[in-house]
Amino acid sequence: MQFSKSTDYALHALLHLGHSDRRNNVGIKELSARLSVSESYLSKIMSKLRQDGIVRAVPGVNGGYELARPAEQITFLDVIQVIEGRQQLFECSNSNSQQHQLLAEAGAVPSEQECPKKSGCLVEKVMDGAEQNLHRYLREHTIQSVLDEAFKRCNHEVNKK
Amino acid sequence: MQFSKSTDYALHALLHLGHSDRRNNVGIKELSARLSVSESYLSKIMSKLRQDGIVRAVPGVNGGYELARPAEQITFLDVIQVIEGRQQLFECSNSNSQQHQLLAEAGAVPSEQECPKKSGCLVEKVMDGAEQNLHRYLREHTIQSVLDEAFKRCNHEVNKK
DNA sequence: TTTATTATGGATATAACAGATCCGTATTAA
DNA sequence: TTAATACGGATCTGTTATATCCATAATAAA
Repeated sequence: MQFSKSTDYALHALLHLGHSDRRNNVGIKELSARLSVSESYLSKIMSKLRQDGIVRAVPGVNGGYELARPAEQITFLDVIQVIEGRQQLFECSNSNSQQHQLLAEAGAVPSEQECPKKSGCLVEKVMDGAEQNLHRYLREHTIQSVLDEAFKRCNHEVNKK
Repeated sequence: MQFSKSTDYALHALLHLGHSDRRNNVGIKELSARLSVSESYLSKIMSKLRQDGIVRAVPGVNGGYELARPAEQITFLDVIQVIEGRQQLFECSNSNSQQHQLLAEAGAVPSEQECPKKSGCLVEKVMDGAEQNLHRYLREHTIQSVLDEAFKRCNHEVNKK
């Protein structure tokens, strides 16, 4: 289980846009050169980001891309969900099958009545917790927060000299 | 980005083993019927779990599988890492390329000196944080903790009647 | 010792997906 | 009008998840 390269490209492209937001409209040529990725492939990714309202695009001469909203309002979760999709991290393939009657027999309940196992798979419940946890973290990190971190590190380096 | 079905099967199989640990050696036949998966496919998964010391296997008549250690010592993380592998959640495909000199030019540092961007990709750093977060959570949940939860829920149900 | 049972591992098949490229079209600025 | 640029469809390739089949080894019971 891994994030795709596309997510990598998307995040780095957005960082570049966030960094050079003074002069608008960074072209696919510049972006792809910066990331060492082909223009055609990166443009697919940028299209997704545009369709989801993360960036704006302008065709034509001097066209290109810019962030559609402030960098502090673009979270890692936003980007990841656009690229990776929004399916949940884990889906029990088996929710209403015998497996989940695990407690209904074999002595789990000593009496003769069944345990109704209501409200779904407990494995899925744990995994959903993991997912919510992950999402909380990813919402706390934005394009801007990475840029800030980079500046901080850079200035620190400069000051040392 | 999603966990595979194999992880699903593995976790449910282990729950079944943990639940019926009184009589040892649950066979692949019983397991696969329980999970609605073919014997051949599930046996591959069980082999992985065995190679990693999660379960023990006995061939021959009345053979089968049992947990190799107490259910409270088998964490979700253990199982997931066996099945999904141990690659990190995110790898920057680009660590020593131009992208990471993002701050070294275009006015980020007004002076003429470069920012050395040392110690790797900041995107990766954020993602590594997410991964550690996730791992912490997955280590806190075990086969036993799910069984406990199931019993709790079941007893609660019984008491209501 | 023989036999039936059960796990193991190799080989293979298939479908889906990631990664990537090419090209024709539409849009815009100069 | 033209050149530059983004857009979207079609396609290709390699890898991986899912799954099955079969021959082999190990074990318990008869």
